[in-house]
Amino acid sequence: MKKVSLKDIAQKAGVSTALVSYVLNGKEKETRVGETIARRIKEIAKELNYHPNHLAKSLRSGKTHTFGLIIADISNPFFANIARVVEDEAKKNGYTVIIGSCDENADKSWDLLNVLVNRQVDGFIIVSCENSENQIHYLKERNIPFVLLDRHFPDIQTDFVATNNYKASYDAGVHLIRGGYRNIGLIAYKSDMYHMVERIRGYKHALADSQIDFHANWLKEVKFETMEQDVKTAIDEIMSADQKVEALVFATYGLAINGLKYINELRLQVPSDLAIVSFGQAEVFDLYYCPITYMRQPLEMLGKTAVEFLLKKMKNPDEGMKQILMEAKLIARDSSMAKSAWPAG
Amino acid sequence: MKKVSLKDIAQKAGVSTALVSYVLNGKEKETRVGETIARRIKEIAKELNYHPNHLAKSLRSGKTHTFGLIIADISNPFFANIARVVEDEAKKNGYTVIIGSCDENADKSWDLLNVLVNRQVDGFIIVSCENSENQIHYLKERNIPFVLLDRHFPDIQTDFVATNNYKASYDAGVHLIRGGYRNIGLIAYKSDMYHMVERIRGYKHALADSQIDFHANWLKEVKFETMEQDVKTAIDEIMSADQKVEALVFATYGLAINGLKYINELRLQVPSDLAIVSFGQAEVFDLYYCPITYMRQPLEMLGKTAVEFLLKKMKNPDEGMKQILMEAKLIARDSSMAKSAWPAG
DNA sequence: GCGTTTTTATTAATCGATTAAGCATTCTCA
DNA sequence: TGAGAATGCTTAATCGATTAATAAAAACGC
Repeated sequence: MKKVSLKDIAQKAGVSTALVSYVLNGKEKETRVGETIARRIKEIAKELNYHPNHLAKSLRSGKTHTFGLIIADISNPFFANIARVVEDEAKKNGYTVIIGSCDENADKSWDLLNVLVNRQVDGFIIVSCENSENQIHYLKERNIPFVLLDRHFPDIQTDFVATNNYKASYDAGVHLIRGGYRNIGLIAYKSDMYHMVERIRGYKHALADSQIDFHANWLKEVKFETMEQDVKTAIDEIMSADQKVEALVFATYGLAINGLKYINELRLQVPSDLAIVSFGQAEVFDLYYCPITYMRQPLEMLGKTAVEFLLKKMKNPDEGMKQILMEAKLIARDSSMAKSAWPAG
Repeated sequence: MKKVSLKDIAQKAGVSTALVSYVLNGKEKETRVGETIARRIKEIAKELNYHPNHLAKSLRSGKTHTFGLIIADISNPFFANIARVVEDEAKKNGYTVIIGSCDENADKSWDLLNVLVNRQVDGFIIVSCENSENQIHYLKERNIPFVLLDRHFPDIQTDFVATNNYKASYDAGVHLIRGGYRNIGLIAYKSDMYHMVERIRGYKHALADSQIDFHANWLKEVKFETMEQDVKTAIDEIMSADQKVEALVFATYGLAINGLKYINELRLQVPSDLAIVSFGQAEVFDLYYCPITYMRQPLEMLGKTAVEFLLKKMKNPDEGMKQILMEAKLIARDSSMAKSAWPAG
């Protein structure tokens, strides 16, 4: 009933634990273990259903073959899916992932980081939240390998894997403009995070490049914590402004969900009353009565590459920084249909 | 840069590691450590930013303060949310959770179980998949504490926390019948799992209790692996049968998503062409043009109770089995609107 | 002052596995 | 035949923390 250890096998075979360890680790050749006894040891191991104690292994080797994945918001299906990709990819490489969500809260993120560091994880993949720069510096100081995913800090030299948010947002804007929309709004988070800044910048540039004057009240920045109410207010304002908006970009999945709910409440028709393009991705976008155009981020590639970078970093910490920006792809659906294609009515 | 251990502190303080251990574990009183040196040790610990090595602690104590959560399908938001609840609740109790998804595959589930057992997790919360009874027996034999969540095996004596699926399904049926629907279909998984069997049983009883003759082609059992295609076929058949169906119950979230997509393709109007009630819960149900009626399971309570049971089990393995069935609540929306309330047209 | 507590701190075994170093044998070949 | 090589296995230190057993020093009693 109690656990079987090397010692138990050694005892039963009448040899030292060293021999058992050598054999079970496939080092019989290098360490010249007798063939007969090697076979016997393997037999006994199987017979006793031996499984090595990873704690002991890890303590000795300093490697846990585990890494931490700290995610800004696991209730966002985009991140949930990324988590899945990361987990699968890690498993393929013999690693276990411990996932934690900090819910966009830097303090929670600190706690998670500490718990995981104390559990001796070998490295981190992190989707950073606002005001968590200190945590990145901490990891750098302690020489703990990590890769930033989806969000990064331009002022800190780190490995990262992210989307080209400027480009994605620019493309979203251009797409709507080409569809004949000119008064275009953007609902984003109020945040200093670079990815959000870039999404706003891309949107503005798209307008500017088409000689559309940007109106300050087309851009609404809402707080994550009070998103539900703020989004309603934002839409109210945006729809009643002097330069009433005819198309709207949601900068994240969460904003889109809340926005679409309210748009339904208001009985606004998409796209005739309001065209929509959103970031994020989820089944909701397919199932909405008017399927939602969205920027598809290369989820699979993002996750896989992050794991790849991390594994490389752990193997060779002194190699140069690996940084990559991937392109998002606009998936055009009815919610942003060109005005010219609108059904009569 | 390298990690700070008890020994480092001991050296700096000029004492043995034992003293340091006592002090940092708050056992200064019982072990009568001198006040002066105790204070000094704490100072040095803080100064060196000491954090204990949990591997070493665990190896010694045999407790990792970690448990495994094996989930049948993490891409199902119902389970994703449960995972979140479990994680939060565990954290409150000082436990870390390692989550794994087996994607309804018993082999994968075995792998996960083994990985986690070898990592010496203290216990398991498991959403079982089909044909994984042997795994449950294995845990029982090895005396590893566990609690089954959401799904259980009536033939195996275990702790479990689940929903009363019979009742939920019965209620769904009755709700539709009261709304004036009589030809009612059910799309479920082809599975021997008890929760699915119960959902089918409840549905049939609801019909029977209202003197509605059950037609075999109202019930479609599809395979998880080929769900997308199977659901389409099922809906085609169900809508063209002799006794064409006018209302449909989806036994899971995944089935609902696929079903609704196809219903959109077919341009069927909900609820006039087809009324809907679904299990599972997600934002999609709110955002659908005709909000979907669903059975709300007590997600929060399920997760919390599972953790509670597990902690109790770990503390006191010999206490009796804890088993609980919780009630789901029908959330009525437009998708199952009573026929009498249909807008004219 | 000498034996007895009380107080305070140390020693060393332990958890389970790894691995460098060392000790016997047996083998090889000049 | 005997020095050196090859073979086969054991010893013991190590990872970092815990803790029972024990020792040393100080305080106390008479």
